[in-house]
Amino acid sequence: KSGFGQLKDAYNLFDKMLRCRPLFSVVNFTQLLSGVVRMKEYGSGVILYRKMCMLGLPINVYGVNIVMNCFCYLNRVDMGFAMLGCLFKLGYKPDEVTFTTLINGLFKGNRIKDAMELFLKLVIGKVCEVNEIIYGTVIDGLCKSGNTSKALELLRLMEKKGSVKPNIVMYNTIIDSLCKDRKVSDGLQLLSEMVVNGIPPDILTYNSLVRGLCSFGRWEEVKQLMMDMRNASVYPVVVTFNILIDGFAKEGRMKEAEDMLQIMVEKGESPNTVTYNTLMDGYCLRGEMEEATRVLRTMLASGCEPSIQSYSILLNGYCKNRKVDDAIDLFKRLSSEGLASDVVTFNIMIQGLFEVGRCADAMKLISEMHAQGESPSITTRCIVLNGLCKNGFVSEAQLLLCEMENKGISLH
RNA sequence: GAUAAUGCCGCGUAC
Repeated sequence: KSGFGQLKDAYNLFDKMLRCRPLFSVVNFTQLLSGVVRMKEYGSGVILYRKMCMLGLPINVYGVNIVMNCFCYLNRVDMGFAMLGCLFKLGYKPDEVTFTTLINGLFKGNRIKDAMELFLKLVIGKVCEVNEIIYGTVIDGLCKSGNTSKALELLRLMEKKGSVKPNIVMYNTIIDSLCKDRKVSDGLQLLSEMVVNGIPPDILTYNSLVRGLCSFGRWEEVKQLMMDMRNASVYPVVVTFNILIDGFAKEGRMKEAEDMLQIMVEKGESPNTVTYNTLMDGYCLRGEMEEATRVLRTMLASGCEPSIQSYSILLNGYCKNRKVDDAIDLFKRLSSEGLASDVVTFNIMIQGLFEVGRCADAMKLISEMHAQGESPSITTRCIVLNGLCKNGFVSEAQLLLCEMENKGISLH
């Protein structure tokens, strides 16, 4: 009904539902689909939808919208738009959810202009209701594509005219983006504005600002903000503590980071995977690998499931502290335990190998990465180019650079 | 009764 532990459970339920007579309703099948998507199994969502189509099961605009969303998260907005055809064939019209999903997909695919065009069409023509979620989606898309000032302009416009007024999500989105753009003071300014406009900040607002202040070492203001939170009866959650722990850890202040963990537990918040990852990274930065592995053991003992990021942090720690062989051991154990490395894991290992001059091994890992279906990122290319150059393979690096230029790959 | 917007951790170069 709500969530599945595993994909298998979802498919088992699907089979059971198929055998049941009378047949389950559209709503039940849509709920199943939604459950799969909630696990972030977007590819499986598409497959499930196709099965449902082939079996002639009932589908309505809810289901199609869900599948569109899957395509968007798979970075296939084009397929999302193709779903419009299916929608019409089924006799439905796209609604505001459909369009929000597509706008979101366009932004995620970095098609900012197309997203804005579609948005303007909705606003001008009476295609569908233009609600606050659509505005919120556009503001988020603008922010996350590096156009925070445009997002702010839109917010200002909404304050002045139009039926949709700025809400807390929009303020939070822009405040977060300002902080990430290193404009923390502008973020704080917007915070006072939202208060004036009668929109009290929530924990997400504070988290963004606390993170911004921490990352610039503005600890006095962090303290002040935490007191403001308390006075506003907004209480820190695990993410807040993780941000504070990370702030200390990045400055190498592990004693204070551990104290913060203690405080967090006393306040009744349980540490999660990110909490442990953050602590591990802090110790790795200080070269204290035995402390880092101690944290990993604590995490395992507490029943917290390490993520691939947990291991990447450790691998990075080993590599940066001249312990590549330990990294290789751990890396091998990962694949034998069936934990899939992602592109960052590979990047860390490739760089580690280049740095100790093991170029052939590094290149081998690149093939392995391809074999596992991971595409190299911009960072991968930089690491390889840099690695080749530093090891005297300048002409090879040039060759690679040419290839990239021919393929139209930019390093920015 | 089912679908859409906001917060935390890992990798590079240069500065």
